[in-house]
Amino acid sequence: MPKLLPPTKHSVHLLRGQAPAAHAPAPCTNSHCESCCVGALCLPGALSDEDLRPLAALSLVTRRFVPGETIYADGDRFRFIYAVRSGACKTTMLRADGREQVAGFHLAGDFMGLEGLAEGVHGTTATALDDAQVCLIPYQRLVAVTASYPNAKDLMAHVMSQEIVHDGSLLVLLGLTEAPQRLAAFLLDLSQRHAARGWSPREFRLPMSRAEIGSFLGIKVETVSRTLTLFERRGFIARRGRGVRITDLDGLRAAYDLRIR
Amino acid sequence: MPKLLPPTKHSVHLLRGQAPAAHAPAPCTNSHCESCCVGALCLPGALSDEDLRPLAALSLVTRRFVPGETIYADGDRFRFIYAVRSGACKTTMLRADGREQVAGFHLAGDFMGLEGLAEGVHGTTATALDDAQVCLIPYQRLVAVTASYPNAKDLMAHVMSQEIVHDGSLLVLLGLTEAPQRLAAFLLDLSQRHAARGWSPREFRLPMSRAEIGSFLGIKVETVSRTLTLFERRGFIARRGRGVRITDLDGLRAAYDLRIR
DNA sequence: CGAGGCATTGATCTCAGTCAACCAGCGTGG
DNA sequence: CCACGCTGGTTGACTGAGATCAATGCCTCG
Repeated sequence: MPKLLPPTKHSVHLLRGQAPAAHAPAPCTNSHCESCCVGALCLPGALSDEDLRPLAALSLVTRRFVPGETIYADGDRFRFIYAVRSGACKTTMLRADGREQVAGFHLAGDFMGLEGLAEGVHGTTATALDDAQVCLIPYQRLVAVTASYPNAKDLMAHVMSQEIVHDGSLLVLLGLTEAPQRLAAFLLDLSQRHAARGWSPREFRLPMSRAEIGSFLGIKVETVSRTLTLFERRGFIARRGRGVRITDLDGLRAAYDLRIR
Repeated sequence: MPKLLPPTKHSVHLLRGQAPAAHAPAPCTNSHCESCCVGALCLPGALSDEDLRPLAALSLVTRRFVPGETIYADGDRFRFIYAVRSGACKTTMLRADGREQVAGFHLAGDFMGLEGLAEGVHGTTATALDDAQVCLIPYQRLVAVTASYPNAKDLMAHVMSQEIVHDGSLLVLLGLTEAPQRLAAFLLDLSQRHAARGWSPREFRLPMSRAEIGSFLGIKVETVSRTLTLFERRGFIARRGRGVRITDLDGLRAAYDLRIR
Protein backbone atom coordinates (compact mmCIF):
# COMPACT_ATOMS: atom_id res chain seq x y z
CA MET A 1 0.00 0.00 0.00
CA PRO A 2 2.15 2.84 -1.22
CA LYS A 3 -0.15 5.80 -0.80
CA LEU A 4 -1.79 4.56 2.31
CA LEU A 5 -1.32 6.79 5.28
CA PRO A 6 -3.04 5.48 8.35
CA PRO A 7 -3.20 7.76 11.34
CA THR A 8 -0.32 6.87 13.64
CA LYS A 9 -0.80 6.66 17.34
CA HIS A 10 1.01 9.94 17.48
CA SER A 11 -1.02 11.85 14.95
CA VAL A 12 -4.19 10.50 16.43
CA HIS A 13 -3.14 11.79 19.76
CA LEU A 14 -2.43 15.19 18.26
CA LEU A 15 -5.83 15.27 16.69
CA ARG A 16 -7.60 14.49 19.89
CA GLY A 17 -5.61 16.84 22.01
CA GLN A 18 -5.65 19.89 19.77
CA ALA A 19 -8.99 19.96 18.12
CA PRO A 20 -11.38 21.32 20.69
CA ALA A 21 -9.04 22.92 23.15
CA ALA A 22 -6.48 24.81 21.11
CA HIS A 23 -8.69 26.27 18.41
CA ALA A 24 -11.81 27.32 20.21
CA PRO A 25 -11.69 30.87 21.50
CA ALA A 26 -11.67 31.29 25.24
CA PRO A 27 -15.09 31.83 26.78
CA CYS A 28 -16.29 35.40 26.76
CA THR A 29 -17.53 36.94 29.94
CA ASN A 30 -18.41 40.37 28.68
CA SER A 31 -21.35 41.02 26.45
CA HIS A 32 -20.06 44.17 24.83
CA CYS A 33 -18.74 44.01 21.32
CA GLU A 34 -15.53 45.92 22.06
CA SER A 35 -14.25 43.15 24.22
CA CYS A 36 -15.85 40.20 22.49
CA CYS A 37 -13.27 37.71 21.35
CA VAL A 38 -15.01 37.09 18.05
CA GLY A 39 -15.57 40.76 17.41
CA ALA A 40 -13.22 40.95 14.47
CA LEU A 41 -14.98 38.01 12.86
CA CYS A 42 -18.46 38.96 13.80
CA LEU A 43 -18.23 42.53 12.65
CA PRO A 44 -16.82 43.42 9.25
CA GLY A 45 -13.14 44.13 9.48
CA ALA A 46 -12.53 47.82 9.27
CA LEU A 47 -14.56 49.08 12.17
CA SER A 48 -12.79 51.55 14.44
CA ASP A 49 -13.44 51.87 18.17
CA GLU A 50 -15.38 54.96 17.22
CA ASP A 51 -17.72 52.87 15.14
CA LEU A 52 -18.09 50.25 17.78
CA ARG A 53 -19.08 52.56 20.59
CA PRO A 54 -22.73 52.93 19.60
CA LEU A 55 -23.06 49.18 19.62
CA ALA A 56 -22.46 49.23 23.35
CA ALA A 57 -25.90 50.81 23.62
CA LEU A 58 -27.39 47.54 22.46
CA SER A 59 -26.80 45.90 25.84
CA LEU A 60 -26.52 42.51 24.29
CA VAL A 61 -27.37 39.31 26.03
CA THR A 62 -25.17 36.28 25.66
CA ARG A 63 -26.72 32.92 26.34
CA ARG A 64 -25.17 29.49 26.71
CA PHE A 65 -26.69 26.46 25.04
CA VAL A 66 -25.98 22.80 25.58
CA PRO A 67 -25.66 20.40 22.64
CA GLY A 68 -29.05 19.75 21.09
CA GLU A 69 -30.66 22.77 22.69
CA THR A 70 -32.88 24.91 20.48
CA ILE A 71 -31.80 28.51 20.00
CA TYR A 72 -34.80 29.62 18.01
CA ALA A 73 -37.46 27.62 16.20
CA ASP A 74 -39.18 27.71 12.86
CA GLY A 75 -42.23 29.90 13.29
CA ASP A 76 -40.83 31.99 16.13
CA ARG A 77 -41.36 35.69 15.82
CA PHE A 78 -38.26 37.45 14.56
CA ARG A 79 -36.83 39.56 17.36
CA PHE A 80 -33.15 38.84 17.47
CA ILE A 81 -30.26 38.32 15.21
CA TYR A 82 -28.09 35.60 16.70
CA ALA A 83 -24.30 35.77 16.62
CA VAL A 84 -22.39 32.64 17.53
CA ARG A 85 -19.70 33.53 20.04
CA SER A 86 -18.27 30.09 20.58
CA GLY A 87 -19.16 26.56 19.68
CA ALA A 88 -21.10 25.61 16.60
CA CYS A 89 -24.75 25.45 15.58
CA LYS A 90 -26.88 24.08 12.81
CA THR A 91 -29.98 25.47 11.18
CA THR A 92 -32.57 23.02 9.95
CA MET A 93 -35.91 22.87 8.20
CA LEU A 94 -38.53 20.22 8.70
CA ARG A 95 -39.52 18.27 5.63
CA ALA A 96 -43.00 17.04 4.90
CA ASP A 97 -42.09 13.51 5.92
CA GLY A 98 -41.01 14.74 9.33
CA ARG A 99 -37.30 14.26 8.84
CA GLU A 100 -35.16 17.29 9.34
CA GLN A 101 -33.00 18.73 6.63
CA VAL A 102 -29.86 20.61 7.58
CA ALA A 103 -29.77 24.02 5.95
CA GLY A 104 -26.40 25.17 7.26
CA PHE A 105 -23.68 25.08 9.88
CA HIS A 106 -22.58 28.09 11.86
CA LEU A 107 -19.25 28.61 13.60
CA ALA A 108 -18.15 31.24 16.07
CA GLY A 109 -18.47 34.62 14.40
CA ASP A 110 -21.35 33.56 12.17
CA PHE A 111 -24.79 35.07 12.31
CA MET A 112 -28.04 33.17 12.34
CA GLY A 113 -31.65 34.10 11.94
CA LEU A 114 -31.25 36.75 9.26
CA GLU A 115 -33.90 34.94 7.21
CA GLY A 116 -36.50 36.00 9.75
CA LEU A 117 -36.22 39.64 8.85
CA ALA A 118 -38.15 39.51 5.59
CA GLU A 119 -41.34 37.95 6.93
CA GLY A 120 -40.97 38.76 10.60
CA VAL A 121 -40.94 35.06 11.38
CA HIS A 122 -38.11 32.58 11.45
CA GLY A 123 -38.10 30.01 8.70
CA THR A 124 -35.49 27.71 10.18
CA THR A 125 -34.72 26.15 13.52
CA ALA A 126 -31.31 26.74 15.07
CA THR A 127 -29.78 24.15 17.36
CA ALA A 128 -26.52 24.05 19.27
CA LEU A 129 -24.12 21.31 18.21
CA ASP A 130 -21.51 22.00 20.89
CA ASP A 131 -21.71 23.83 24.10
CA ALA A 132 -22.26 27.17 22.45
CA GLN A 133 -22.45 30.78 23.46
CA VAL A 134 -24.75 32.86 21.34
CA CYS A 135 -25.18 36.59 21.37
CA LEU A 136 -28.76 37.83 21.01
CA ILE A 137 -28.91 41.12 19.14
CA PRO A 138 -32.29 42.81 19.49
CA TYR A 139 -33.11 43.83 15.96
CA GLN A 140 -35.32 46.82 16.70
CA ARG A 141 -32.70 48.32 18.93
CA LEU A 142 -30.02 47.64 16.34
CA VAL A 143 -32.06 49.52 13.77
CA ALA A 144 -32.47 52.44 16.15
CA VAL A 145 -28.76 52.55 16.89
CA THR A 146 -27.60 52.29 13.30
CA ALA A 147 -30.06 54.98 12.26
CA SER A 148 -28.20 57.62 14.21
CA TYR A 149 -24.64 56.45 13.58
CA PRO A 150 -23.83 56.73 9.89
CA ASN A 151 -20.62 54.72 10.10
CA ALA A 152 -22.31 51.78 11.69
CA LYS A 153 -25.11 51.89 9.18
CA ASP A 154 -23.58 49.64 6.55
CA LEU A 155 -23.01 47.03 9.17
CA MET A 156 -26.13 45.06 8.53
CA ALA A 157 -25.79 45.21 4.77
CA HIS A 158 -22.22 44.02 5.10
CA VAL A 159 -23.13 41.14 7.32
CA MET A 160 -26.02 40.08 5.17
CA SER A 161 -23.97 40.32 2.03
CA GLN A 162 -21.40 38.00 3.59
CA GLU A 163 -24.18 35.58 4.29
CA ILE A 164 -25.32 35.80 0.68
CA VAL A 165 -21.77 35.25 -0.57
CA HIS A 166 -21.45 32.15 1.55
CA ASP A 167 -24.86 30.82 0.60
CA GLY A 168 -23.89 31.29 -3.01
CA SER A 169 -20.75 29.23 -2.66
CA LEU A 170 -22.75 26.56 -0.85
CA LEU A 171 -25.26 26.48 -3.67
CA VAL A 172 -22.41 25.87 -6.06
CA LEU A 173 -21.07 23.19 -3.74
CA LEU A 174 -24.41 21.41 -3.75
CA GLY A 175 -24.61 21.67 -7.51
CA LEU A 176 -21.72 19.22 -7.74
CA THR A 177 -22.85 15.79 -8.86
CA GLU A 178 -20.57 13.30 -7.13
CA ALA A 179 -20.38 12.52 -3.47
CA PRO A 180 -16.58 12.85 -3.17
CA GLN A 181 -16.70 16.26 -4.85
CA ARG A 182 -19.35 17.49 -2.47
CA LEU A 183 -17.66 16.16 0.60
CA ALA A 184 -14.29 17.55 -0.49
CA ALA A 185 -15.89 20.91 -1.17
CA PHE A 186 -17.54 20.76 2.21
CA LEU A 187 -14.25 20.07 3.98
CA LEU A 188 -12.54 22.83 2.04
CA ASP A 189 -15.31 25.25 2.92
CA LEU A 190 -14.90 24.42 6.58
CA SER A 191 -11.14 24.67 6.26
CA GLN A 192 -11.42 28.09 4.72
CA ARG A 193 -13.82 29.30 7.36
CA HIS A 194 -11.43 28.12 10.03
CA ALA A 195 -8.62 29.99 8.32
CA ALA A 196 -10.76 33.13 8.22
CA ARG A 197 -10.99 32.88 12.00
CA GLY A 198 -7.28 32.55 12.44
CA TRP A 199 -7.60 28.90 13.36
CA SER A 200 -5.82 26.05 11.69
CA PRO A 201 -7.23 25.31 8.25
CA ARG A 202 -5.64 21.86 8.33
CA GLU A 203 -6.79 20.46 11.61
CA PHE A 204 -10.14 20.87 13.25
CA ARG A 205 -13.08 19.12 14.77
CA LEU A 206 -16.26 18.45 12.87
CA PRO A 207 -18.88 19.65 15.32
CA MET A 208 -21.68 17.80 13.52
CA SER A 209 -22.52 14.12 13.13
CA ARG A 210 -22.02 12.18 9.90
CA ALA A 211 -25.79 12.09 9.53
CA GLU A 212 -25.92 15.88 9.69
CA ILE A 213 -23.18 16.19 7.10
CA GLY A 214 -25.09 13.80 4.89
CA SER A 215 -28.36 15.62 5.35
CA PHE A 216 -26.73 18.88 4.36
CA LEU A 217 -24.88 17.46 1.37
CA GLY A 218 -27.72 15.31 0.12
CA ILE A 219 -25.83 12.05 0.54
CA LYS A 220 -26.38 9.15 2.93
CA VAL A 221 -24.46 8.55 6.15
CA GLU A 222 -22.79 5.44 4.83
CA THR A 223 -21.51 7.31 1.84
CA VAL A 224 -20.14 10.08 4.03
CA SER A 225 -18.31 7.48 6.03
CA ARG A 226 -17.01 5.57 3.03
CA THR A 227 -15.90 8.71 1.27
CA LEU A 228 -14.00 9.87 4.32
CA THR A 229 -12.20 6.53 4.44
CA LEU A 230 -11.47 6.96 0.74
CA PHE A 231 -9.95 10.37 1.41
CA GLU A 232 -7.92 8.85 4.18
CA ARG A 233 -6.63 6.02 1.99
CA ARG A 234 -5.69 8.53 -0.68
CA GLY A 235 -3.66 10.41 1.90
CA PHE A 236 -5.74 13.57 1.79
CA ILE A 237 -6.88 13.48 5.36
CA ALA A 238 -6.30 11.78 8.68
CA ARG A 239 -9.08 11.48 11.17
CA ARG A 240 -10.05 10.20 14.54
CA GLY A 241 -13.70 10.33 15.34
CA ARG A 242 -14.81 13.87 14.63
CA GLY A 243 -11.30 15.25 14.47
CA VAL A 244 -9.96 15.86 10.97
CA ARG A 245 -6.52 16.77 9.78
CA ILE A 246 -6.22 17.72 6.15
CA THR A 247 -2.82 16.32 5.26
CA ASP A 248 -2.91 17.27 1.59
CA LEU A 249 -5.06 20.31 1.06
CA ASP A 250 -3.94 20.95 -2.50
CA GLY A 251 -4.29 17.30 -3.36
CA LEU A 252 -7.84 17.29 -2.11
CA ARG A 253 -8.62 20.38 -4.12
CA ALA A 254 -6.91 19.09 -7.22
CA ALA A 255 -8.39 15.60 -7.09
CA TYR A 256 -11.91 16.91 -7.24
CA ASP A 257 -11.24 20.00 -9.31
CA LEU A 258 -13.03 22.45 -7.11
CA ARG A 259 -12.57 26.06 -6.62
CA ILE A 260 -14.51 27.20 -3.68
CA ARG A 261 -13.17 30.71 -3.54
CA MET B 1 -51.87 3.18 -20.16
CA PRO B 2 -54.39 4.44 -17.62
CA LYS B 3 -52.52 7.30 -16.04
CA LEU B 4 -50.81 8.45 -19.17
CA LEU B 5 -51.68 11.95 -20.17
CA PRO B 6 -49.89 13.01 -23.31
CA PRO B 7 -50.12 16.66 -24.25
CA THR B 8 -52.94 17.04 -26.73
CA LYS B 9 -52.56 19.19 -29.77
CA HIS B 10 -54.83 21.60 -28.01
CA SER B 11 -52.95 21.86 -24.74
CA VAL B 12 -49.70 22.13 -26.58
CA HIS B 13 -51.06 25.01 -28.52
CA LEU B 14 -52.14 26.70 -25.35
CA LEU B 15 -48.71 26.27 -23.89
CA ARG B 16 -47.01 27.83 -26.82
CA GLY B 17 -49.39 30.71 -27.15
CA GLN B 18 -49.49 31.73 -23.53
CA ALA B 19 -46.14 31.12 -22.10
CA PRO B 20 -43.97 34.03 -23.13
CA ALA B 21 -46.53 36.59 -24.17
CA ALA B 22 -49.19 36.52 -21.49
CA HIS B 23 -47.05 36.27 -18.40
CA ALA B 24 -44.18 38.59 -19.05
CA PRO B 25 -44.80 42.15 -17.89
CA ALA B 26 -45.04 44.76 -20.59
CA PRO B 27 -41.79 46.55 -21.32
CA CYS B 28 -41.07 49.47 -19.02
CA THR B 29 -40.19 52.76 -20.54
CA ASN B 30 -39.71 54.78 -17.40
CA SER B 31 -36.81 54.30 -15.08
CA HIS B 32 -38.42 55.61 -11.93
CA CYS B 33 -39.60 53.17 -9.33
CA GLU B 34 -43.03 54.75 -8.90
CA SER B 35 -44.04 53.74 -12.37
CA CYS B 36 -42.02 50.58 -12.75
CA CYS B 37 -44.24 47.63 -13.50
CA VAL B 38 -42.30 45.31 -11.21
CA GLY B 39 -42.19 47.87 -8.42
CA ALA B 40 -44.41 45.95 -6.08
CA LEU B 41 -42.27 42.87 -6.52
CA CYS B 42 -38.95 44.58 -6.51
CA LEU B 43 -39.60 46.62 -3.40
CA PRO B 44 -41.00 45.06 -0.26
CA GLY B 45 -44.78 45.32 -0.21
CA ALA B 46 -45.83 48.02 2.17
CA LEU B 47 -44.06 51.03 0.77
CA SER B 48 -46.16 54.14 0.40
CA ASP B 49 -45.67 56.74 -2.29
CA GLU B 50 -44.11 58.80 0.44
CA ASP B 51 -41.46 56.18 0.93
CA LEU B 52 -40.87 55.79 -2.75
CA ARG B 53 -40.26 59.42 -3.49
CA PRO B 54 -36.65 59.55 -2.32
CA LEU B 55 -35.86 56.68 -4.61
CA ALA B 56 -36.59 58.91 -7.56
CA ALA B 57 -33.40 60.72 -6.65
CA LEU B 58 -31.46 57.65 -7.67
CA SER B 59 -31.96 58.37 -11.37
CA LEU B 60 -31.79 54.72 -12.22
CA VAL B 61 -30.59 53.39 -15.52
CA THR B 62 -32.39 50.53 -17.19
CA ARG B 63 -30.46 48.52 -19.73
CA ARG B 64 -31.58 45.89 -22.18
CA PHE B 65 -29.65 42.67 -22.64
CA VAL B 66 -29.92 40.05 -25.33
CA PRO B 67 -29.83 36.32 -24.49
CA GLY B 68 -26.34 35.27 -23.52
CA GLU B 69 -25.17 38.81 -22.86
CA THR B 70 -23.17 39.39 -19.68
CA ILE B 71 -24.67 41.78 -17.16
CA TYR B 72 -21.75 41.78 -14.77
CA ALA B 73 -18.81 39.44 -14.44
CA ASP B 74 -16.99 37.64 -11.67
CA GLY B 75 -14.27 39.98 -10.51
CA ASP B 76 -16.00 43.19 -11.55
CA ARG B 77 -15.90 45.96 -9.00
CA PHE B 78 -19.16 46.21 -7.09
CA ARG B 79 -20.93 49.40 -8.05
CA PHE B 80 -24.51 48.47 -8.80
CA ILE B 81 -27.23 46.31 -7.46
CA TYR B 82 -29.09 44.85 -10.39
CA ALA B 83 -32.87 44.49 -10.42
CA VAL B 84 -34.40 42.38 -13.15
CA ARG B 85 -37.28 44.30 -14.72
CA SER B 86 -38.28 41.79 -17.32
CA GLY B 87 -36.94 38.57 -18.74
CA ALA B 88 -34.79 36.17 -16.78
CA CYS B 89 -31.12 35.85 -15.88
CA LYS B 90 -28.75 33.33 -14.43
CA THR B 91 -25.77 33.78 -12.15
CA THR B 92 -22.85 31.42 -12.56
CA MET B 93 -19.46 30.61 -11.12
CA LEU B 94 -16.56 29.16 -13.04
CA ARG B 95 -15.25 25.85 -11.80
CA ALA B 96 -11.62 24.86 -11.86
CA ASP B 97 -12.14 22.64 -14.89
CA GLY B 98 -13.49 25.57 -16.84
CA ARG B 99 -17.09 24.46 -16.86
CA GLU B 100 -19.58 26.89 -15.48
CA GLN B 101 -21.79 26.09 -12.57
CA VAL B 102 -25.17 27.77 -12.29
CA ALA B 103 -25.61 29.43 -8.92
CA GLY B 104 -29.14 30.73 -9.41
CA PHE B 105 -31.92 31.93 -11.67
CA HIS B 106 -33.47 35.38 -11.44
CA LEU B 107 -36.89 36.45 -12.65
CA ALA B 108 -38.39 39.90 -13.05
CA GLY B 109 -38.43 41.55 -9.64
CA ASP B 110 -35.37 39.69 -8.39
CA PHE B 111 -32.14 41.36 -7.41
CA MET B 112 -28.69 40.29 -8.46
CA GLY B 113 -25.20 41.21 -7.39
CA LEU B 114 -25.83 41.59 -3.67
CA GLU B 115 -22.91 39.24 -3.03
CA GLY B 116 -20.55 41.93 -4.28
CA LEU B 117 -21.23 44.20 -1.34
CA ALA B 118 -19.18 42.32 1.23
CA GLU B 119 -15.89 42.29 -0.64
CA GLY B 120 -16.50 45.14 -3.05
CA VAL B 121 -16.09 42.71 -5.93
CA HIS B 122 -18.61 40.47 -7.64
CA GLY B 123 -18.20 36.77 -7.02
CA THR B 124 -20.54 35.58 -9.73
CA THR B 125 -21.24 36.30 -13.36
CA ALA B 126 -24.74 37.32 -14.38
CA THR B 127 -26.02 36.51 -17.84
CA ALA B 128 -29.31 37.22 -19.57
CA LEU B 129 -31.32 34.15 -20.53
CA ASP B 130 -34.07 36.02 -22.36
CA ASP B 131 -34.19 39.45 -23.76
CA ALA B 132 -34.02 41.11 -20.38
CA GLN B 133 -34.33 44.57 -18.96
CA VAL B 134 -32.22 45.18 -15.92
CA CYS B 135 -32.28 48.14 -13.63
CA LEU B 136 -28.86 49.32 -12.40
CA ILE B 137 -29.05 50.77 -8.91
CA PRO B 138 -25.91 52.70 -7.98
CA TYR B 139 -25.09 51.44 -4.53
CA GLN B 140 -23.31 54.50 -3.19
CA ARG B 141 -26.17 56.72 -4.16
CA LEU B 142 -28.63 54.28 -2.66
CA VAL B 143 -26.76 54.43 0.63
CA ALA B 144 -26.80 58.22 0.54
CA VAL B 145 -30.52 58.31 -0.12
CA THR B 146 -31.51 55.78 2.49
CA ALA B 147 -29.37 57.55 5.06
CA SER B 148 -31.69 60.55 5.06
CA TYR B 149 -34.99 58.75 4.69
CA PRO B 150 -35.62 56.59 7.72
CA ASN B 151 -38.59 54.77 6.18
CA ALA B 152 -36.58 53.67 3.19
CA LYS B 153 -33.77 52.57 5.44
CA ASP B 154 -34.93 49.03 6.02
CA LEU B 155 -35.29 48.54 2.33
CA MET B 156 -31.91 46.99 1.79
CA ALA B 157 -32.15 44.77 4.82
CA HIS B 158 -35.52 43.60 3.69
CA VAL B 159 -34.37 42.82 0.20
CA MET B 160 -31.27 41.04 1.39
CA SER B 161 -33.21 39.05 3.91
CA GLN B 162 -35.55 37.89 1.18
CA GLU B 163 -32.52 36.78 -0.76
CA ILE B 164 -31.27 34.88 2.26
CA VAL B 165 -34.65 33.23 2.76
CA HIS B 166 -34.70 32.09 -0.82
CA ASP B 167 -31.11 30.87 -0.75
CA GLY B 168 -32.00 28.91 2.35
CA SER B 169 -34.86 27.14 0.68
CA LEU B 170 -32.64 26.41 -2.30
CA LEU B 171 -30.03 24.92 -0.01
CA VAL B 172 -32.69 22.63 1.38
CA LEU B 173 -33.80 21.82 -2.14
CA LEU B 174 -30.28 20.80 -3.08
CA GLY B 175 -29.96 18.74 0.05
CA LEU B 176 -32.55 16.36 -1.38
CA THR B 177 -30.95 13.14 -2.57
CA GLU B 178 -32.98 11.99 -5.55
CA ALA B 179 -33.22 13.60 -8.95
CA PRO B 180 -37.04 13.59 -9.16
CA GLN B 181 -37.27 15.24 -5.76
CA ARG B 182 -34.87 17.96 -6.76
CA LEU B 183 -36.50 18.60 -10.07
CA ALA B 184 -39.97 18.63 -8.50
CA ALA B 185 -38.78 21.04 -5.83
CA PHE B 186 -37.23 23.17 -8.53
CA LEU B 187 -40.46 23.34 -10.51
CA LEU B 188 -42.45 24.10 -7.38
CA ASP B 189 -40.02 26.85 -6.45
CA LEU B 190 -40.45 28.39 -9.88
CA SER B 191 -44.20 27.95 -9.66
CA GLN B 192 -44.28 29.71 -6.33
CA ARG B 193 -42.14 32.56 -7.57
CA HIS B 194 -44.47 32.99 -10.51
CA ALA B 195 -47.42 33.06 -8.15
CA ALA B 196 -45.69 35.71 -6.05
CA ARG B 197 -45.55 37.85 -9.16
CA GLY B 198 -49.20 37.43 -9.90
CA TRP B 199 -48.46 35.20 -12.86
CA SER B 200 -49.83 31.74 -13.37
CA PRO B 201 -48.21 29.22 -11.02
CA ARG B 202 -49.37 26.37 -13.28
CA GLU B 203 -48.18 27.42 -16.68
CA PHE B 204 -44.96 29.14 -17.55
CA ARG B 205 -41.88 29.03 -19.68
CA LEU B 206 -38.58 27.70 -18.42
CA PRO B 207 -36.22 30.45 -19.50
CA MET B 208 -33.15 28.24 -19.08
CA SER B 209 -31.86 25.23 -20.97
CA ARG B 210 -32.01 21.68 -19.64
CA ALA B 211 -28.26 21.83 -19.24
CA GLU B 212 -28.57 24.89 -17.03
CA ILE B 213 -31.25 23.23 -14.93
CA GLY B 214 -28.98 20.22 -14.56
CA SER B 215 -25.98 22.32 -13.65
CA PHE B 216 -27.95 24.06 -10.95
CA LEU B 217 -29.51 20.90 -9.54
CA GLY B 218 -26.40 18.78 -9.73
CA ILE B 219 -27.87 16.27 -12.16
CA LYS B 220 -27.08 15.56 -15.81
CA VAL B 221 -29.03 16.86 -18.79
CA GLU B 222 -30.25 13.41 -19.76
CA THR B 223 -31.65 12.88 -16.29
CA VAL B 224 -33.42 16.22 -16.38
CA SER B 225 -35.00 15.20 -19.64
CA ARG B 226 -35.93 11.71 -18.50
CA THR B 227 -37.36 12.96 -15.23
CA LEU B 228 -39.51 15.51 -17.03
CA THR B 229 -40.89 12.74 -19.25
CA LEU B 230 -41.53 10.74 -16.11
CA PHE B 231 -43.49 13.65 -14.61
CA GLU B 232 -45.42 13.93 -17.84
CA ARG B 233 -46.28 10.22 -17.88
CA ARG B 234 -47.42 10.44 -14.30
CA GLY B 235 -49.75 13.25 -15.28
CA PHE B 236 -48.06 15.92 -13.17
CA ILE B 237 -47.03 18.16 -16.01
CA ALA B 238 -47.51 18.79 -19.68
CA ARG B 239 -44.80 20.39 -21.69
CA ARG B 240 -43.80 21.55 -25.10
CA GLY B 241 -40.21 22.61 -25.47
CA ARG B 242 -39.51 25.05 -22.69
CA GLY B 243 -43.15 25.61 -21.89
CA VAL B 244 -44.45 23.80 -18.83
CA ARG B 245 -47.92 23.39 -17.49
CA ILE B 246 -48.25 21.87 -14.05
CA THR B 247 -51.40 19.83 -14.37
CA ASP B 248 -51.32 18.36 -10.89
CA LEU B 249 -49.54 20.65 -8.50
CA ASP B 250 -50.59 18.87 -5.34
CA GLY B 251 -49.77 15.52 -6.87
CA LEU B 252 -46.30 16.69 -7.72
CA ARG B 253 -45.82 17.98 -4.21
CA ALA B 254 -47.25 14.87 -2.61
CA ALA B 255 -45.37 12.39 -4.74
CA TYR B 256 -42.01 13.74 -3.68
CA ASP B 257 -43.00 14.80 -0.18
CA LEU B 258 -41.56 18.27 -0.34
CA ARG B 259 -42.47 21.32 1.50
CA ILE B 260 -40.72 24.23 -0.01
CA ARG B 261 -42.45 26.91 1.98
C1' DC C 1 -33.22 24.52 -47.15
C1' DG C 2 -29.45 23.15 -44.48
C1' DA C 3 -26.70 23.47 -40.26
C1' DG C 4 -26.11 23.51 -35.59
C1' DG C 5 -27.71 23.64 -31.04
C1' DC C 6 -30.90 21.68 -27.90
C1' DA C 7 -33.78 17.94 -26.34
C1' DT C 8 -35.07 13.28 -26.09
C1' DT C 9 -34.42 8.37 -25.97
C1' DG C 10 -31.91 3.95 -25.64
C1' DA C 11 -28.22 0.70 -23.86
C1' DT C 12 -24.77 -0.02 -20.70
C1' DC C 13 -22.06 0.55 -16.62
C1' DT C 14 -20.80 2.74 -12.36
C1' DC C 15 -21.57 4.80 -8.19
C1' DA C 16 -24.27 5.63 -4.35
C1' DG C 17 -28.31 3.93 -1.84
C1' DT C 18 -30.17 -0.01 0.88
C1' DC C 19 -30.02 -3.54 4.16
C1' DA C 20 -27.52 -5.56 7.56
C1' DA C 21 -23.82 -6.66 10.60
C1' DC C 22 -20.36 -5.08 13.56
C1' DC C 23 -17.62 -2.07 16.46
C1' DA C 24 -16.36 1.71 19.64
C1' DG C 25 -17.51 4.93 23.06
C1' DC C 26 -20.43 6.34 26.80
C1' DG C 27 -23.72 6.81 30.26
C1' DT C 28 -26.69 4.05 33.32
C1' DG C 29 -27.54 1.09 36.73
C1' DG C 30 -26.89 -3.13 39.05
C1' DC D 1 -16.44 -1.82 39.14
C1' DC D 2 -18.18 -4.10 35.35
C1' DA D 3 -22.28 -5.40 32.58
C1' DC D 4 -25.54 -3.54 29.73
C1' DG D 5 -27.72 -1.05 26.19
C1' DC D 6 -27.72 2.82 23.37
C1' DT D 7 -26.08 5.93 19.95
C1' DG D 8 -23.00 7.01 16.31
C1' DG D 9 -19.67 5.35 13.08
C1' DT D 10 -17.69 2.01 9.92
C1' DT D 11 -17.76 -1.82 6.73
C1' DG D 12 -19.65 -5.39 3.55
C1' DA D 13 -22.83 -7.35 -0.11
C1' DC D 14 -26.26 -6.32 -3.13
C1' DT D 15 -29.40 -3.44 -5.83
C1' DG D 16 -31.07 0.34 -8.27
C1' DA D 17 -30.81 5.05 -9.73
C1' DG D 18 -28.34 8.02 -12.40
C1' DA D 19 -24.10 8.85 -15.26
C1' DT D 20 -22.06 7.80 -19.62
C1' DC D 21 -21.90 6.94 -24.41
C1' DA D 22 -24.25 7.20 -28.51
C1' DA D 23 -27.92 7.92 -31.81
C1' DT D 24 -31.87 10.36 -33.34
C1' DG D 25 -35.30 14.01 -33.59
C1' DC D 26 -36.70 18.77 -33.36
C1' DC D 27 -36.58 23.68 -33.61
C1' DT D 28 -34.33 27.94 -34.81
C1' DC D 29 -31.80 30.76 -37.40
C1' DG D 30 -29.03 32.03 -41.08
